Amino acid sequence: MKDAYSLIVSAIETGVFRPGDRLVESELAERFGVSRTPVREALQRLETQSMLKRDGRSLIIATLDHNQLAELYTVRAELEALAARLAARNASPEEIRVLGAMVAEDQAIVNDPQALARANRRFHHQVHLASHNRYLVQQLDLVHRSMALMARTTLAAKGRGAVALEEHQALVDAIASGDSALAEQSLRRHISNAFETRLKEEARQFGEQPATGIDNEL
Amino acid sequence: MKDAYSLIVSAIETGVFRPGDRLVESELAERFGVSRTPVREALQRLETQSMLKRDGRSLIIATLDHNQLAELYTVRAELEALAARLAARNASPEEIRVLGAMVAEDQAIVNDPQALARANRRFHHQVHLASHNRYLVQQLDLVHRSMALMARTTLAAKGRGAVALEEHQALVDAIASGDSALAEQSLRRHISNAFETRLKEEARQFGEQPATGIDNEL
DNA sequence: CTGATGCAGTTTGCTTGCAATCCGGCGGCG
DNA sequence: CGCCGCCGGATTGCAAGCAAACTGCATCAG
Repeated sequence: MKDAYSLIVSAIETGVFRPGDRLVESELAERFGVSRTPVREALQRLETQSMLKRDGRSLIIATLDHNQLAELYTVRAELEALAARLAARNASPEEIRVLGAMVAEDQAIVNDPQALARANRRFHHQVHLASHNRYLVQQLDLVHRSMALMARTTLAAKGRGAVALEEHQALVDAIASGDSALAEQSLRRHISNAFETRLKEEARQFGEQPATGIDNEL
Repeated sequence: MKDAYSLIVSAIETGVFRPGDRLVESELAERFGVSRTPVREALQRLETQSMLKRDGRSLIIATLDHNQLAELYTVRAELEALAARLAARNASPEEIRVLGAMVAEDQAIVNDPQALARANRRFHHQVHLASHNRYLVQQLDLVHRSMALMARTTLAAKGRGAVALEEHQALVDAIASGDSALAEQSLRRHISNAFETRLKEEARQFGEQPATGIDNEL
């Protein structure tokens, strides 16, 4: 049995709880078979990571409107760019080989968006680690946790998976060559494309979603 | 009476608890006149902000060694630079006037390092807000909280206060003129000087500190 | 004399129960 | 007819107590 924190996080990540939902301590406690205290602690931790936000006295799952999305991508681009630059300078040969291997392996699952999304998270995390800056790793963790609030992965978009892997490969090559400017440029382009894809997906689905309860209140 | 969280934070910030100290729930509970539950919650929140870290089963106040210091300043420089750039683009005239006023007022306390340190934090926070990016504000909050673990402020160094205010003024001017490149450059120089000052102070005091219990174990 | 083992004290993690607060509906009054 | 205030349920915040885990010490066996 895992702890309340991980249980709640994965419930959010798998979409059991959705942005805007209200989380009631006693409900969660019963659902997970623990008492309210560990649930409370988990909720407060999630609140400080701003996956939850207060609504009056109770907690709801944070929602991302268009502006927040843009702000989040801005911060993410900057931090990831820094990570790429540092990784190009600091990554050890072993780390570089691991990154290369990850890209190669991911070719096999290029048509499974769910698996690819997980692999994608692992890949980026590995890049973060290669920066050898633990604060950067921590901050990027936070950013990615907020990104988990976005329902769909952009990797489900037609053709995006293959392109994303090419971009990953380019990044690994840049890191391997120790060219920090190229690594940064490569990563910025990757993030930028991801954002663009997300905006397109968002636009494509405009109006066709049934009540999600979060952004169609009129 | 404030809540346990703020009480603990200010105890750390004022140096009542020092890096490396072990925090025992029951002690804190008694000291603050509350039960262990709110203390626990506060401690866990501080842990997720990495002001505390686990040492075995219990929590100690996080320490910053030289490497961590460098890593922290690296991340900070990047995020603050982004904030400066965005502030130059997005700050409203009112916000700019407030920033100018803050610098002007701070001239009066240039010789009171404690007050100046507080004013400095307020000033930077105001710059962050002027970026109009709430994720950036949040991330920079985190960075500054980790910086609170450093005992002394660099503003106590001889002459640093006055120079720092000049740098603040330069930043405000750049933001006011809407020149994002200049604002970024100006802020990077400011951070860089602060870091340099800190390293000098650190070097100056090498060997003269009695057992702090954290970095002189032999 | 050294190392292992068990015991006691300390501290954390969790449960349970209680008090305070907030939200919604309902009735009274203007 | 509408607005205000009150009451009941629901939910959070806090407190106290209990069980389990770890630490350090002492004792005993080899």
